[in-house]
Amino acid sequence: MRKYATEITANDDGERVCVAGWVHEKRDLGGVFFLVLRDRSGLAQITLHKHKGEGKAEQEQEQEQEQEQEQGLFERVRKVPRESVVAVEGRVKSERKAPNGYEIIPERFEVLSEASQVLPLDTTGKVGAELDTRLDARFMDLRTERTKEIFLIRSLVLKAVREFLTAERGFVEINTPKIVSAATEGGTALFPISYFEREAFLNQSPQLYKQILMASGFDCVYEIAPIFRAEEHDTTKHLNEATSVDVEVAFADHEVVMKILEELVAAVYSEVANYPGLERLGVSLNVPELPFRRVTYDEAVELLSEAGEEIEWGDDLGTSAEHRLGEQIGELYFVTDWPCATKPFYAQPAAAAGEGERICNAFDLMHPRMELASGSQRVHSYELLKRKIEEKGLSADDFEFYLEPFRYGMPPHAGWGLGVERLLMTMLEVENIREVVLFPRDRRRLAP
RNA sequence: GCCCGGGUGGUGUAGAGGCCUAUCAUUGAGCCCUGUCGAGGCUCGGACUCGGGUUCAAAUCCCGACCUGGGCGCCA
Repeated sequence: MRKYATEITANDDGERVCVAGWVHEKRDLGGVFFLVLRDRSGLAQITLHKHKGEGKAEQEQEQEQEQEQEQGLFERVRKVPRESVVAVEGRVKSERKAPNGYEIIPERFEVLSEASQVLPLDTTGKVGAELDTRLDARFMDLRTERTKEIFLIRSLVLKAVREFLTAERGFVEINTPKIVSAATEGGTALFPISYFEREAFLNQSPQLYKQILMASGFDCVYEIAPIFRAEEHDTTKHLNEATSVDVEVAFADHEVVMKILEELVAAVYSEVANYPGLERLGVSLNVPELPFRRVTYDEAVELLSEAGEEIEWGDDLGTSAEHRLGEQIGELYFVTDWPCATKPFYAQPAAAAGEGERICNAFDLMHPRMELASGSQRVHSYELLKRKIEEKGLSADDFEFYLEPFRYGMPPHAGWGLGVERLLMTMLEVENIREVVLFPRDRRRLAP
């Protein structure tokens, strides 16, 4: 029965165990040889002793044979290339000098898959490698402790999101199409694809579909799925394929969904903060306090002006403005009450404004380093929505499939989209977004 | 898309006209060593992205291509 390295302890002294994994390191001291085996859980030391074969004449035949076998084992273990996959069966020996307080004295040693040499990168962390080299050999990069932990935490984050939304809040998890017809929210560039005799596109966000589902009576829906952007941006915080947590809630306004968002983020933070592997990344995580600070767009413009960064009212906040604000605020915060012009057609204009449609009920969730999420209360009036689509220079005809549900009973609703990679990278203090995606897709990279 | 950097053994680097049949570490092959945990010691192998040009002489300077790091724009 195979056991994981960390399942075995010094208390298992004398037990017969089987472990399997990769040859992490070898240390040859001549008479004694250590093989460090790595599996999903951690490391286990396999120890072999070389017997000085000065076969005494009196020694029994059997004993000599046994020794010969052991010598063969010693040589086979000594010769196995690093990062080969091996299975080891042997006896546990309690040993204070060994890393986990125990070592395994092998009786059977099987090479399941021999690794070629020289390795494309070092898995022990002695010699670093550039991100590009690591991504080219991602399979091996994932064997390093740091990279492995990042993706275990990514899995933990997704689990925490699902638990929060499904178990605690009763959300319905949905799946919407990633292959779509031309009509989208506009703005970003799309990837065209060939769809039989027609042209189609990869979806930039589930926005329109999750809104359509507001007409279903499901009330609260969410989707965790890839989004595609054909922008030729080439930065440490952009990808052409990213993962978004998208939420939409019926009978709710922007205030309601902002509360859900901040509570979700805090829940994810506390889940990750309790994860033991976090220490191995050298990150200490502070769970943010609720509620997050709210800064109106007007206040943000003023704060920026005080900091010497002049922003024209109505402009979006650029990268340097984002950084400047982040420095001043220093924690997670919302920017609210955005000018309508900076937001998509589906953002609900603020009702009480009395100045036409100047401000909308939209918000961005900001980390001091970058934007994490954006959302709004949505327009649910068919007439207004149609008008706003046209005002953005888009054709209402292209949006027929989207507009129809608004004519047959559409509740007021609100929602947001949260970038999973950005949440992760800011939480884990990772510099490059590519580090938190197994196989990132960017301007240049299409493989692996 | 714009603006700056950079491409040297498998990996990470030093070298900035001649000192370079190119430094160091790690890895690989081999040898010595009975308690390592970044083991240690010795021997050996392995590289200047490609194509043009300047020069007596180019890893080093110039041009182009390709690849790549960062900042900004756009965006989540």
